[in-house]
Amino acid sequence: MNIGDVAALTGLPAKTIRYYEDIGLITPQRDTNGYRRFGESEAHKLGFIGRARSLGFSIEECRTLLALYEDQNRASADVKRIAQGHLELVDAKIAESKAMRATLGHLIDSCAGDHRPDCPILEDLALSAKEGHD
Amino acid sequence: MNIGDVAALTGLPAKTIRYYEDIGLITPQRDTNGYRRFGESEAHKLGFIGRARSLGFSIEECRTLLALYEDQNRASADVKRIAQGHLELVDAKIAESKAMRATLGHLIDSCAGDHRPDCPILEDLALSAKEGHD
DNA sequence: TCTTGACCTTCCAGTCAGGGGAAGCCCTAT
DNA sequence: ATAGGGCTTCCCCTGACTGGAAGGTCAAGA
Repeated sequence: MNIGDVAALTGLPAKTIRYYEDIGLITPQRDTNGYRRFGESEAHKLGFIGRARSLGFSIEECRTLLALYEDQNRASADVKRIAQGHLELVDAKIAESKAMRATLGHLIDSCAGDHRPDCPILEDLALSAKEGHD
Repeated sequence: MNIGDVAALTGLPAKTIRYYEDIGLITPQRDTNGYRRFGESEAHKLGFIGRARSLGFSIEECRTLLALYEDQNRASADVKRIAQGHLELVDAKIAESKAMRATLGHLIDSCAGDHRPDCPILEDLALSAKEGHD
């Protein structure tokens, strides 16, 4: 398989796959013409990485997860710990986003959105940090 | 006010303030010794930017919001449109994060987290995309 | 056989929003 | 006079790619 085939197979852009080779996540063979040659195993790894990335794991977490995946002597506790650490991060981000969303929602509701210049959104940004919202 | 004072006042790191000058968000005066000199107006702008950033607005959105803030002939509709666009983005991110969170939560729950190698998390990453989760 | 076009290669630069740190000036207190 | 802290510019680093240029390779069609 050439890079285009494995890109189509995994849904990852060819550029991304080259990048993953660059940083040592994968090490595809090379044909005599210099083209990367991907076998089952490399394609499988790329799928693994793609799915881990889509769950929000960082590249370094993906690297660790991949190593654990290939380590027959792993302890599932190690995998679980990584996943839990990531989960906490996701939860923190959700909480932060929700707080922003709430403030934004209130501000938007309070803004007339017409041709006049008066705007509670700008007023809040301008002199905030005194009275609490909500 | 020197940069350190306005940094303490606004809570923004001095590096960030210099960066904001670099990209033209603010244009502080200079003392004869080359130090940046911040007046009321610049400090106020920095507070504005800091609060807008904390609501997740991008730098470019901050630039536009700041311009609207200083335009006495603005229409609040313009402000509202920007805020609504940003709100949609935040909502999309929350939705995506929640989906990741749900999958992660299920996977973590199903993993024993002990010394044995068997791990549903790795199994899912390895051969996912066939059976639906949940 | 030649050419066209799709595919592949490397390398360089840019994204976003700053952060780290070096080298060197300035100001104040002791 | 000297020590320290603050200020300046400058350049590189981050994560995870993405875009584009310049050029090699391959299969199909005229």
